[in-house]
Amino acid sequence: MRIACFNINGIKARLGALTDWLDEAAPDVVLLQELKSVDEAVPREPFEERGYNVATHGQKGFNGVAILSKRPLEDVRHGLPGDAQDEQARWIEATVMGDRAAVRVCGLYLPNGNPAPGPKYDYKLAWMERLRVRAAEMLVNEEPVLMGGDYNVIPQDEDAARPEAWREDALALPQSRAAFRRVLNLGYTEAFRARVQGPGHYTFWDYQAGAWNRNDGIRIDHVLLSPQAADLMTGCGIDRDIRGRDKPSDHVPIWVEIDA
DNA sequence: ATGTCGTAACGTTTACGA
Repeated sequence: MRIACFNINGIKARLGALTDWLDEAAPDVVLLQELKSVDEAVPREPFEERGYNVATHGQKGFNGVAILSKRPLEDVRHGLPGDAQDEQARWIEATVMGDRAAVRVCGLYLPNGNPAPGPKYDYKLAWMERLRVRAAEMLVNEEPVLMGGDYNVIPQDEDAARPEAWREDALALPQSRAAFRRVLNLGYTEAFRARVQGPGHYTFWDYQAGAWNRNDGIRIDHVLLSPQAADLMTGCGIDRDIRGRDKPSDHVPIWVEIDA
C-alpha cells in the first residue's frame, strides 16, 4: 500500500497538477494539506473517477486537509482532539484496511507559527502538545499508525540548504525541534530518515527569490510511523521533480510503501 | 524589484497567510 502526503497550496488552483501526479504516481492513499477550501467546494469527481474515496475537513480560505483512498475509509475523525475552541482545519484521520493489516492514517497540517515569539508560535507549540497526546493514545492498540503531512518543522540543520537563514524561524527554533522529537520519542519512526541519511533532501522550496532554481529548500513534510507500521515499511521517497513543473505547489509529495 | 502565490472581499486592488 503506497501512502503519499502532498501540501497542494489550494485545491482549486492545483487540480490539474494534482490529477496529473495522481495518474503517474497512482498512490493508494493520499493525505492532502492546504485545501484552502470549504468542503462543499472541493471537487470530488476528478478523484472519484480515478477510483478514490474522498474525506475532507475544509475551511474557508485557509488550511484544510483531506484523505483520498482507493480502499474504503472507515471511522473517519475530523479535527485534532484536545481543544474544543480550535476551529482551524488541520487534522483528519481514518482507518484503511489493507490485505494484511488495518492502518490508521492521519493527515495533518501543523501550524507555521511565525512570527516567533508571539501568539501564533504559542498556538503552534500547544498544537504540537495535542499532537503528542493523540500520538501516544494511538500507540496503545499496538497497531499500524501513520501520521503524515506538513509538519512545518525542519528537524535538523541538515534538513535546510541554508540553516543559518532559519535560525530564528518558527520552523527551526529549538523549541519546535524539541516538540517534534517528543513525538518521535514516544516510539514513532520518521520514515524518510529511517531509510535515507545525509543533507540535501527537501520537500519545500519558496516561490520567492528563485529558491527552486538555487535548490534553496527545506525538509518539512514528514511521515511518522508507529512501531507496527515501521515494521511494514518497504520504501520511502520524495517526488522532487514535481516542483519544476508548470503551476507547481511550493511543496512536493513524500510517500511511503507499507506492506499492509 | 525588499524578488511569489492563492484566496477573499464593500474586487479592476488590497490584505493576509504562507
